Amino acid sequence: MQALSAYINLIRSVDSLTRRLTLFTQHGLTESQFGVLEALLHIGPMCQKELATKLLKSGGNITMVIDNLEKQQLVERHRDTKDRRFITVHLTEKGRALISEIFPRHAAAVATEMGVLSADEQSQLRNLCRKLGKGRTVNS
Amino acid sequence: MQALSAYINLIRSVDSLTRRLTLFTQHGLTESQFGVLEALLHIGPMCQKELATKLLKSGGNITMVIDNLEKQQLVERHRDTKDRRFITVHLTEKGRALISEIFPRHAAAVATEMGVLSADEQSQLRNLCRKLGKGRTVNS
DNA sequence: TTGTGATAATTTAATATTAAACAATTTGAA
DNA sequence: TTCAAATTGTTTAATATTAAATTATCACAA
Repeated sequence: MQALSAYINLIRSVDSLTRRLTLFTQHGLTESQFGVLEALLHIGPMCQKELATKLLKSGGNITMVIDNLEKQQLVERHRDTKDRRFITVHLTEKGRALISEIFPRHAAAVATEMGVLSADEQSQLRNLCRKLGKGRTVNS
Repeated sequence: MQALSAYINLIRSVDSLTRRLTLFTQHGLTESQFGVLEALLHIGPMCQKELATKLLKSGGNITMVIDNLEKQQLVERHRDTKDRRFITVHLTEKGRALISEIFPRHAAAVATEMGVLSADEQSQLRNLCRKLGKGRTVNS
């Protein structure tokens, strides 16, 4: 079946890439921890709920990931003074230094991996994945 | 950066699809458990090492997944009599009945999801992902 | 003002996942 | 034959992940 074959290749390719793109593990970070640090670097301080939404993870999960980043002194929790339900997560100096150094090298590794495709092919892939990710709209 | 954009859309699309394709959860199966049952159905009984290789998981992980499938009486472990290091994992009647019923419906759901792409687009996607998964060959 | 419902974060229980250490078993070479 | 190396599966420790229950806080309507 054609659809199944395309699907399997899609899943496998992401598995393979993920297995090869593990620069952050050499710095003691997990994939989720890397994702949190990267979001904080590029978007700025944010509350845990927002992190969960951006990273497509559950709230309980984010609590644990932040716990572990806090243990390594890479982020800090700041209770919001206006609305005490919110906790804003900040990068520490150490955290900023680390992710600032790692991210560009990670991006370069991604570019290298994607380099087996031409610019045109990369653009095709992006558009196909975009369509696929969006899924069937309610009215269609 | 183009490569990064294509990469992000690739990862996100798989995340989205995975989040939507959760038929097996309604039957008390996790994704890994579903993967094991499907491999046993379509390839036949096999040892744990082989399952780990096929599913791209660690050996320790397979031990636990099989443990949980065994608790539900969906698979059985048979110690190989010739080489006692091997344990062959079999589907039980119950396991075979379950995966035989679920898999076709799962495949149909995959086909529906992939259906936002034309046959041509699906074929393109498969080829792009294949190239990407293979990665840069040693001599090139 | 009070209390009811909504929201943010945490905890809990279960499973997943890996790497590393370990046990059992086999194989092959000295 | 015997012992060292290789292989299979298990265990352990750490982190991840979710769903569901819980806690703390806030907003707003009566």
